Amino acid sequence: MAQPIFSPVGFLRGSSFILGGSGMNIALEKREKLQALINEAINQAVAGGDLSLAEVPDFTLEAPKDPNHGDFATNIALVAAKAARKPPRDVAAALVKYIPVGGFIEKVEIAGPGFINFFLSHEWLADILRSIEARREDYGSSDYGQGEKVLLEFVSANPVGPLNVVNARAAAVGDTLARLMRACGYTVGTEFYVNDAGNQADVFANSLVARCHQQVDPEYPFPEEGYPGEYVTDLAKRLLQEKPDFLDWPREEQLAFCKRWGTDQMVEWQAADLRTYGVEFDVWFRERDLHAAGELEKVIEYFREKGYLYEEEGALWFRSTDFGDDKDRVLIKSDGAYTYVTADIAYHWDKLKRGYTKLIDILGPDHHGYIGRMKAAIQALGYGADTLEVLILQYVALLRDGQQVKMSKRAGEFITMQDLLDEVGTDAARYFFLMRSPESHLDFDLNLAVEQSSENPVYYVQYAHARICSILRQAEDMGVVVPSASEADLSLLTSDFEINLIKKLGELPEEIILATTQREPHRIARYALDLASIFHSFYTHCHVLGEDAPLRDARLVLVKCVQIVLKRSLSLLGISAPEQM
RNA sequence: GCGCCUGUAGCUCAGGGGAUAGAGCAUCGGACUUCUAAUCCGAGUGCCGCAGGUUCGAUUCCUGCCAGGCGCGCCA
Repeated sequence: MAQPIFSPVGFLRGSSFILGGSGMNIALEKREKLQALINEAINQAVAGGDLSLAEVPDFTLEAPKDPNHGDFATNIALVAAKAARKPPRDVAAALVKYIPVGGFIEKVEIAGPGFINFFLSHEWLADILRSIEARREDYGSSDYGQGEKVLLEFVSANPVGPLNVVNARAAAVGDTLARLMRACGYTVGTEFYVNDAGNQADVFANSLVARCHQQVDPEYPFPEEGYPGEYVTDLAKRLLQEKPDFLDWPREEQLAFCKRWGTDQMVEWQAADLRTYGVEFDVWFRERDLHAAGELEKVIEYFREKGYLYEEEGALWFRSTDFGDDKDRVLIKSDGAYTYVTADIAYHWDKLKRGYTKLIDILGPDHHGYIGRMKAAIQALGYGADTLEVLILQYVALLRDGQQVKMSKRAGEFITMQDLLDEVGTDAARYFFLMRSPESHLDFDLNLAVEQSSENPVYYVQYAHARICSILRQAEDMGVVVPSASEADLSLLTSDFEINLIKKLGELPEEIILATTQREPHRIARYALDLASIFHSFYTHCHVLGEDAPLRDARLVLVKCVQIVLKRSLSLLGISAPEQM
């Protein structure tokens, strides 16, 4: 008979990192132990002749939705039934026979079609609280990423105007993803790529020059495709104050100055807006620096050596179809100018040369055609296609009074990121952008976001935190000290309200890893909401202060842990955790 | 035509190869001499877009179709 092949379970395949020390990560640690017990049971069942199994199929071991189904459940018997030529429940019985009850396992059950449900002893709940107390604001962090160097590029709006609401969504998602990845032990760089060398920058410079002239000559022609926004005129006025003789300059100098100075002003403006939004970039990368350093030429040179280029109709083409793109791309136009693709290739090459092993670009929905060409370029540069990962966000529709807010650039009806923040505030804006999965279209209800009531999820979560702070303040006033987890008798926490709360606290580490690896920051928003909900329920039904000292102390420990975890969750989302509301 | 995203309760959305499909809002009814009622408790709601396929099992995976949104430049 073939030896059973042990198969680790679930998304954390072979994840021995979890056991990096005692109290590191309780829920995951318990699961690993259970997994080992199951594997051992399979071994013994096979050896004892209770089970005939050539190979162990992949199975799951997870916390069931329904608490009646225990703390963990596995489907091993269902998936192995066919190979074992036995009904699932019989397979389960053969395995359960070899699973020792005792220690942290209180009870093992066979249920439903053949699930094996594990009920853990109360001690493991206490372990969760002890773990939170030990790790404090670091609870939930891991070394899952093992120092892998990741570069996250997001927003990267053109430096020709204010940021819009999709930029705001990208900023929230990118920033939170960066926080999550850091929590998972990745080395993360965040970058905003500034397109300050392309056509749009020229058009912008033209617009700015025209507005300057219009200050003294209202008849001065404004470029047809120019940027009509009021901010360009404001900028022109400021420019004339700084450079009173500007209008006398040769036109070439005016344009060159406006392109540089004007885009610099826009970058500063965008950066300031993002800062109030809680988003700071490690690097603002200038496209013009690539041009100045001759990096685009180096791309051309390298591709030419490799034979990836050809000329047609006066333009220089990159044969990107050799690397899976759906059409070839022009790198140098027939007028001799580089396309944006060339600069983007140079930029991504630069990232790679800086030692990043994973490049993640978060882009708007209008850029999905970009994926194929950049993956082609990455491969042409000698890296694997998977080195680059592109996240495409979907559109944001703003709703006011149930109606979609119409936006038109031409008509000047345009809600900027800053307008949005002025209206709803940073916390609400970030939460609303982070509560949906990134690839979903998002309806942003402006009325709801400003509402300071129970209907607004962000206040709901923050209120839970504020309530805890209030309890702790009053405890302090009463001279009651929150004991350490080892001092309190945690076995007194026996109600469903308390147990549900502790179990939820135990889920954070796994949620962080899932949110990170799946690139789904909205999982944390949901987690925070769930935790707050369970806490509010606990709060209503279980008093803390005023109970007998032993129970009061145990609950103080619990409440303190909830505070830590709520604050951590909010902080990952970039949302404040107020102590009073 | 090709590509991307979406289709789950009246609305906005989670979830997801398995054990009765979830939450908030809206609707209705309860709970403040007690740590903040921005809270809690209770009540109803579903051909999980349609049709095939894979599977012991599909709302989940695959294919096709339908519907909505968006993209397919020598613009960025």
